[in-house]
Amino acid sequence: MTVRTRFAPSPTGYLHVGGARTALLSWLHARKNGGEFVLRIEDTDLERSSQESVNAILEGMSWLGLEYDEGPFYQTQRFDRYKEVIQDLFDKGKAYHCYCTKDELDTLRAEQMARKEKPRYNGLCRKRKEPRTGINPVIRFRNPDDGKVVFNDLVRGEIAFQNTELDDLIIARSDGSPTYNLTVVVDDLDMKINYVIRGDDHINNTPRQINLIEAMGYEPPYYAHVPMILGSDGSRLSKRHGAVSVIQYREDGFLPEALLNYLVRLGWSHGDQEIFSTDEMIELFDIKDVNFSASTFNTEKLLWLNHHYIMNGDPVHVANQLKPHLVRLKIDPTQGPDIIEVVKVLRNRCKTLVEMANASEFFYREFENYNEKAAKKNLKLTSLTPLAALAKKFEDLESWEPEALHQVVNETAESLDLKLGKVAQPLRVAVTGTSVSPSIDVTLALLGRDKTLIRIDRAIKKIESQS
RNA sequence: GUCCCCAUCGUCUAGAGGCCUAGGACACCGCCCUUUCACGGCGGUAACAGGGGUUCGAACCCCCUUGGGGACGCCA
Repeated sequence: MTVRTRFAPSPTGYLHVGGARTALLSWLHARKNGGEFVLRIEDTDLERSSQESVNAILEGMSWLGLEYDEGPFYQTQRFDRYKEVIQDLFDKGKAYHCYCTKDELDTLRAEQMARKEKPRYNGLCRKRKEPRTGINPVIRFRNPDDGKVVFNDLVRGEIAFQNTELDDLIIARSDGSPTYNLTVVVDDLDMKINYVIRGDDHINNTPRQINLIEAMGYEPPYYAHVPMILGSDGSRLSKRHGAVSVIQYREDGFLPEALLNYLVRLGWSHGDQEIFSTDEMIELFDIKDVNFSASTFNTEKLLWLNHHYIMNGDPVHVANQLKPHLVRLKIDPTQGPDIIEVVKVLRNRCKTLVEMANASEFFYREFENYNEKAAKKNLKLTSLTPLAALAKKFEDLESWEPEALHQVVNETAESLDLKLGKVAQPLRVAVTGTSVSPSIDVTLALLGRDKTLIRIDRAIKKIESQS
């Protein structure tokens, strides 16, 4: 039978990294087994769902390359189907009207809590014969009273719940709209999802859903509950822990392959291997190898992976990913060297594309100010002689290549009897505005002769003006 | 509170009874390389939550304790 998995987010916000990881594992399981991956938007909560969120989720998935084979399906477009199932359950006596008011339920809950019991509906309306006037009833599923629900979770093994722990859950609200546990079950059945891979916060919903499925006369799918991602303080990862939106990581200069690699290694491993291409993930992944315990999100390691992919990725690809960040800084890439060449000289020293965009700025336009500390240390009277000497040699240097430039710097230091640092550093500050840059020879080679001479001149004038 | 789940360095993890003096990676700290910052190389600090069993032998199996997380909605 074809493996079919799904990702079923509710569009009440951005795609966050926890959701992205669940989606990734579900996607991997489908790809690994030559199956199909379905995207379903669970938008039955009209109040909180928005098209904006749907778009953000689609954008995030597309950026990560988690392409789906079917969907997106929208639950709001399937209300007729849910009503049909609810009616059927009702007709068969497996569901009933409940006229209890919210206030009554609140007091019931409060009483149960006070008695240190687990709050659950007491089934009062199971026996009710007559409707209560003035109240639109909800419909509740008649959960089995005894026995237990056992399922074999693909990552955790056997999990069992006593039916006495469960209560009669609401499957239709008083306005007739269906609720989560019903819609999931109906959709997974209709969409022939046979592997439900989701966060382990859903473990508690599983026995209820299995009971519903059985009441409808079907077999439950396989379940795999994957551990959640925690924030640095050990609680469920959320906004207060920092960036959690997938798109935010794109904005912050991360490569999608880095995020994907980070996410797959959270709770899953293959020996000591740290770096996985998408193809390797698909080849090596097995849902049974996913760990049981929750793991803590660690930005440092993500940064390391991002750096790895920036450093070792195809410079053309990295350059393409860098472009939007240049645009954001209003840098015009036609006003300087080829971006690909800039990537090649900067990739060792940038952990994010944002850093890289910032570091590349001086190639494309005149910097506004010198870094204060750098200028104070390197642009002083004693720097005048070496800078002037360099400018003179650069003017009629035949080859504007790293080797020749390197030689000029060395010779200048030698002839003036200065340490290399006394020559190279002032030069670096003069052309880049800072004391940090790639090797001075490749920097100059990329920058070009004209900009180099103009900037040395500018530095000399600055030194003269302050003395 | 009740139920469910979980438990190896600070973090991600390897480990499926003897291969463990517990391995790797991130981070951190040294040293080397170096005209800056990086990259790279070498080295270091650092963990089986506690207690009982089972066994010739336990990080690994069982039980209890403790700790953490999740669920308990006319949210999903």
